[in-house]
Amino acid sequence: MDVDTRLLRYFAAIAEEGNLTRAAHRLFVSQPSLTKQLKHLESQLGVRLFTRSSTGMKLTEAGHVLAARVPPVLAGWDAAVSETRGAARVLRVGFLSSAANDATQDVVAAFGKVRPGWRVDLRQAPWSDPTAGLAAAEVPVALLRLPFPGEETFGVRTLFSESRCVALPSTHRLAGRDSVPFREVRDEPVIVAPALKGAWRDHWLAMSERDGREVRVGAVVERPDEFLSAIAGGYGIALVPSSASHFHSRPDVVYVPVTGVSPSEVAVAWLPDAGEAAADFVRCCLEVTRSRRTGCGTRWG
Amino acid sequence: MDVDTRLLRYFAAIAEEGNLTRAAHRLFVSQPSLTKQLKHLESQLGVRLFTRSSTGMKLTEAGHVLAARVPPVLAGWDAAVSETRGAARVLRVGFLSSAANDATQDVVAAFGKVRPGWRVDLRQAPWSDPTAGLAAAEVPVALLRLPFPGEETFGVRTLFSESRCVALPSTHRLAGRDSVPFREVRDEPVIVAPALKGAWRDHWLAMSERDGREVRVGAVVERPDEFLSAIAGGYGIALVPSSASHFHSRPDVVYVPVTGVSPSEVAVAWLPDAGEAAADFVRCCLEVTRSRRTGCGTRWG
DNA sequence: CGTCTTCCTAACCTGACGGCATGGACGTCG
DNA sequence: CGACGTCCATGCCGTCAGGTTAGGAAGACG
Repeated sequence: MDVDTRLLRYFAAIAEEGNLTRAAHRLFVSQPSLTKQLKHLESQLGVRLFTRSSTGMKLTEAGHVLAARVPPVLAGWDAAVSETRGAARVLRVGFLSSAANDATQDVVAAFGKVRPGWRVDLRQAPWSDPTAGLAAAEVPVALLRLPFPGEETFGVRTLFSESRCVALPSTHRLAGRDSVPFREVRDEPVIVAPALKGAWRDHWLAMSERDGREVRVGAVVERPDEFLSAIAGGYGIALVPSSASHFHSRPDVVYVPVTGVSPSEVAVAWLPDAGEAAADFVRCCLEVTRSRRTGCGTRWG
Repeated sequence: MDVDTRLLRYFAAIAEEGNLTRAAHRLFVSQPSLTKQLKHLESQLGVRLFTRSSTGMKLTEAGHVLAARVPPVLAGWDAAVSETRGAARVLRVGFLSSAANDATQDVVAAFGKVRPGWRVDLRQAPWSDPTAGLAAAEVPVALLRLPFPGEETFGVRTLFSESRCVALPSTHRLAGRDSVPFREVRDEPVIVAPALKGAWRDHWLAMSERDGREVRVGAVVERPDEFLSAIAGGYGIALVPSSASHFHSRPDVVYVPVTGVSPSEVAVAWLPDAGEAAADFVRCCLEVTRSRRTGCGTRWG
């Protein structure tokens, strides 16, 4: 019988949580989707795995059997993937476009010295995935920004902090300022990405600085160019890392440093069972950024 | 990293065959589909698994590693499924509508005596699947007709043979006959199902009796009612098991016994690792049919 | 040098999956 | 005892992945 291994991870999560809603939240999917997936699994097996009630889900006898057998299967598969990648001497590294920069090549070079013969396969993650492929285990290690959903389940090391700016249309009343306190812009509509959820959303909308005020959404965008156009068009503003002013400069968009919001952190994160090569890569990240910080004073971003 | 286990079986088949086309044939999918799936797997892994050439596919080093790890993973999953179903004391049995009949309930009753507390979950297979769910391992055991695709890879026991008829519109020139030699109808257009392929196709079109003559397809139908309408409408004729005359009788369709074609066999088939309960079911099938044949003379179908 | 084999690509279609909005059952609390 | 909260199920819809057929390039072979 064939199933997607994702479905097995869903089942394992539901079994652990004993609660569909909670499991859905943990897996970053909607609860109806989990309901459907689980029914699908049960129907394929022809076996009821949980008894449902308004107080939660409880494993049936057969469910217990499956719950005991699934984790080793998943572990076996994950190990197979990791060994295969190791045999190819390829380290795949996910990154958010906003988290990689000119230091990245130094990290790759350092890794090349530690692991001669290996190739680093840098994969830019789509905007919609703040985990840069880590959550789906498409990559064993990634360069990304904190906070991100599922942060607790991975190894994480912060590389450096970076202040934040507000992106404004060049015609905006605050466009000429050297710096702006966040409260002066917190009532403006904001541009958001569809995937902005949970702690990730709270961070980039600076929810903690809004005193519970409603967020007005000016536009929802999928890609960076849409994002910039939305800003330029006056549909709203957005918080971005300072380095965005380098990588996304446009005449009709200005970036003004913002005070009163926490800085954004760039980090390297890895899967629990990422393997030795990934650990080496993490070490290289830490060494390169330390020498940059303490050395010639060059700043990332 | 998440994949459908079907993809792993595809990979294993390609690795064994060393040839996409042959593997596609064995898996009953088209070769382009395999190409795409394999590329998908490689891209998810970020690793090239085969070197391609016009002479076939050859595993890379990394491919060998994966090929060694995948079978245990699949075996683990299959065992988990089988144990889970066993724990639920449910035996799921697939059947073709044309292969089950009034003896089936006797088999189920006999099984109930051998395995008290167990439930038999009879699942009618869609017309498009001559393996009745066996090939996809949706069921561990099935009642079906020989030949069927992939027959060699399963356990098979023939239960009984049944002569074949030709289904004709009641207005057909041969509709009144008591019996018809196959060569008298072999030039008529035939009604076929989309899934008619390979040996299954050869059997139901009686290819071996056509002396290499082209088959004219009168219509392609998805479901039994369409099939009957196509016959009644004069779009073509078709070979069917004699028992169809009971289960699909219609005033505008007649069934005439055909000579010169091999009989159709009803069989029980099971997965190699189907388990004890399935083995018991097979035994019950054999006992019930033997007693029916040698006993009171009642005929199946 | 044609022919066959083998794999890749393109275009199209269908079915499955995920999300949102909503409904129904059950337990809890004022 | 009624209102509310929690939890799971269902219906609808848009998107995407997987399948199929058709067509093409590259190498092996007689």
